[in-house]
Amino acid sequence: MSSLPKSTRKQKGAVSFDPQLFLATVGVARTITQCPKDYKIFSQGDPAESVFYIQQGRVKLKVKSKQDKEAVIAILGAGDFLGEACLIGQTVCLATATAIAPSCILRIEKNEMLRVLHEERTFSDLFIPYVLSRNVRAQEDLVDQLFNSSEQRLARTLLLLANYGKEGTPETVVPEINQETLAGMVGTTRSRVNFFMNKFKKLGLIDYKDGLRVHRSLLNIVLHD
Amino acid sequence: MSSLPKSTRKQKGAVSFDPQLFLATVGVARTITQCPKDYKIFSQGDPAESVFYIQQGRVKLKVKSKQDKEAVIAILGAGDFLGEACLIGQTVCLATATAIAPSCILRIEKNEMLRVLHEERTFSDLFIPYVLSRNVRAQEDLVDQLFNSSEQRLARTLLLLANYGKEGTPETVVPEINQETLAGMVGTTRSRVNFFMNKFKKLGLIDYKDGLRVHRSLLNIVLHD
DNA sequence: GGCGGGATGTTCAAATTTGACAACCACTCC
DNA sequence: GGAGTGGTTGTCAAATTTGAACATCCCGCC
Repeated sequence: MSSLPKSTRKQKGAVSFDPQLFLATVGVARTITQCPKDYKIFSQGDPAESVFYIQQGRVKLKVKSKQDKEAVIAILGAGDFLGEACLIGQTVCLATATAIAPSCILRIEKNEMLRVLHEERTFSDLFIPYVLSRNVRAQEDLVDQLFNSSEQRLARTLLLLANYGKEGTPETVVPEINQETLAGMVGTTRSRVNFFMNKFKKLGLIDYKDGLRVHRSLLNIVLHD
Repeated sequence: MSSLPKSTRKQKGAVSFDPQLFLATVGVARTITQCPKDYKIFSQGDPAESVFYIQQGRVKLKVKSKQDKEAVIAILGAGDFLGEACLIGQTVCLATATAIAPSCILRIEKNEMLRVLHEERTFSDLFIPYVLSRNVRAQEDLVDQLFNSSEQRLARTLLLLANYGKEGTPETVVPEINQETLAGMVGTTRSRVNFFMNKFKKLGLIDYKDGLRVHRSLLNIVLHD
């Protein structure tokens, strides 16, 4: 029930608009930033004054705890918003947003965003479903965390990273990523990730023929009752 | 950073409208249900065709896993919506909603809700911040789960159940609840809950003078670095 | 070649979960 | 009253997972 294989974090189809056309159709004042991999969009603790929109690329949302533990709470892509919480009075950023691929990010001032949401129905009609879909994603993530083992979550994460089951031919290549980061995404320790990666390799569920590749049989781990 | 003491699940102040007045001000067709404790509003797996609004009372959102593990993913109260996911094409309910106190629940048909969101700006202007605040809550819950120990989460849950720090005199009475349910809310096992409850009792952080009462010193557990 | 420095493999004690079972209570039925 | 029943709480051992080391490998660079 939880974490179905197709209900990826990207929620294919849940939001039905073309992200690329989205902002172009309405009069929204925005600043465009073309940024490289590893560019930091905002940091946890920064004053929160703008909403960001990913027109192109991929962004990692990371949270650091008081004890300096780190967790990656989301990987967002084209069509996603960042930092919407400032719209409801959140004054500091709760996470750090870093581009993990060359990206094109639009920045929209909080007040401009509020104005457009209020005035442009075409905009709010698209924004509401978007935010609702983020909600569903978040709930799925929580349920995933509560119910599934770290082994299952790792398998799911690898499949998601490989865009497995996206439209077109299913990808199998996982973008370069280290075990430390994987552990942060899965919500477990690096040594556990290491253990399972070796296990998956032995079982032939993943291999390293030029880069990390996952096999569809990894789904069996995710789905394991 | 995560799970600050004041940032309760109720997000005091994040949504700035009077829930009671909210729906009365706009022309929304709705069905009103006055229901007792333990009334089931919808069940996981049911077709999702309506949005619900809690005008009065308290509702528990519970998810059951394939292995029949259960988790309480939210306790919602007056002013909260339920089942909004149907608005973005979710066709089945992902959770079970049960009143845990006598409640007054409004039901709004999916299409009516979509119509009103589209046509009534006063409505969507209030709904957007609401959904955003739910998002923040969900993110906090995930981070709480990732970073905090089950002991801290139990302490936090007890304080939340007691409405600790709500406007007016801080309550200290926890509504009747068994350890099993607590375990589901905290995301741990009943035996762990049992262990910590006994520990808290020994430490004088809680007591059982007519019903379960929490002391403000429980906060020290939550805040413990 | 040799020297960092990051990433990966490995280990182990401590903490946590899992899955029992026994004790206890409240309530009912005989 | 007393036996039976169902639900809750106290307790425990085994299995799993975490946290925190340490050893090793790999690769670019001087």
